[in-house]
Amino acid sequence: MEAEMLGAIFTGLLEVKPVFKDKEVLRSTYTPDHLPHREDQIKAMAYILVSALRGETPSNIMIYGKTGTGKTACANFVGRQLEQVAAEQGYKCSVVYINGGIIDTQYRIIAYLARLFDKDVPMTGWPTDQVYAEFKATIDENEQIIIVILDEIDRLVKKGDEVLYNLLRINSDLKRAKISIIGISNNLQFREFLDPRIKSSLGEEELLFPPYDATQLVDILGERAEIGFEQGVLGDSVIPLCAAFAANEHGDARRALDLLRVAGEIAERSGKANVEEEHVRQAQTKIESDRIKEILATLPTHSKLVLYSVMSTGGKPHLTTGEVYRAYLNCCRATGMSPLTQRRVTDLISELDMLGIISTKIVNKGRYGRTKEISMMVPQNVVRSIITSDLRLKVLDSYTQSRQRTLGEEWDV
DNA sequence: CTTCCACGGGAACACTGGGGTG
DNA sequence: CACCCCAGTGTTCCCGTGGAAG
Repeated sequence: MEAEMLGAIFTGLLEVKPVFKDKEVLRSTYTPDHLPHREDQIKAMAYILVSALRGETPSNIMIYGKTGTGKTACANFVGRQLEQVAAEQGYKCSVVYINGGIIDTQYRIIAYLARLFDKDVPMTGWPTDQVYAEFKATIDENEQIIIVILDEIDRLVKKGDEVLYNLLRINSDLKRAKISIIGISNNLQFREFLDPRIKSSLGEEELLFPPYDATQLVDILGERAEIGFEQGVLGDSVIPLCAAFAANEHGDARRALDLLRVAGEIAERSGKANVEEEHVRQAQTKIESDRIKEILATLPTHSKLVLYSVMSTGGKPHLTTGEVYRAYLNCCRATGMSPLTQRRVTDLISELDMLGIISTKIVNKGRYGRTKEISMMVPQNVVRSIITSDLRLKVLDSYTQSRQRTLGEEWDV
């Protein structure tokens, strides 16, 4: 009896006609077998990389383009094909993908590479030179070509371009193996920051991935929807609307896919058999608010405190750093945390700005110095609820309330 | 021309989690 | 075991700099 009832909650759900056939295809991490509107770039890459199939080292490639323009997908796609053909022809050629946003230090990259070629290297502890030496020795045992795809290379370089420099000149130390690099950058001004030596060698070949326009996005979504959704569940205007939203934001295919997938999820959860325009609109707001909640929840404690301080000063639109810092000191006292220096807090403020949670503008107020004007970019209630759900910061809740009671009294520093 | 506030670069330091060596 | 080396991260300390109000 009870088991039946328990079963019933699932059978009830199973009776709802599924919306998705294969949700994986609708994720932006999935590499499809066909990439519409990127034929030119793929051909260009193939043309450069084909020398690997003749046993020569291909030129290094730099790929530029904003997020969601298919850079990663194309590079992986071409890489996979190259590996396959090389294997058929009896060449040893491996394509390695590294995301510079995740593996982001010199040591970790080389250690990761070494481990891929079955060389045991500890996570930490060794001098970097030693890891280099071991890695070089290992790969040089075989005649082979290694192509390293370095995604988000701009993030990597921010922490020092030594890695790139070392990787680029590694070939001169190698007898049998050769390494060639495909760098992928979201930032079009990336090359300006580079050391000229690196620039010339890394940018032997450059490819530009322009943003997709709305009609191209429709094609992309169409192909994926074909595999990802059950037949006939998508309303006619769903795909064009997703495409239009994403096209408005620099033609981001990742965004378009997210919209489509989340719209599907929303429809499914509300028990609808079809996905309609309204679900896309809901998806649009859901994605944005999820993103912000996620960012807020994972903020380090002191960043949360700084953000709270910005908010607690009463939503004045043009706060200065000094005011925020004073409020921050009070918050620290209320929570019993030891405060950071103002220097550090300005950095935290800049980080919050970068994340789009607050917006800042540097202004010169003449006689009254130079500062940042700071204002909130997200609703206060969201911030308050998430920040006070952090155990260590719970006291702030009652703190602001008591502060409001005594509003008007000066805050002592 | 001076003055003011904080920006933001850079060096130095502390600390962590992991080596290897005697 | 003790001891020192290494990379990496977060922080503090120091300081030159900007530019309009006064």
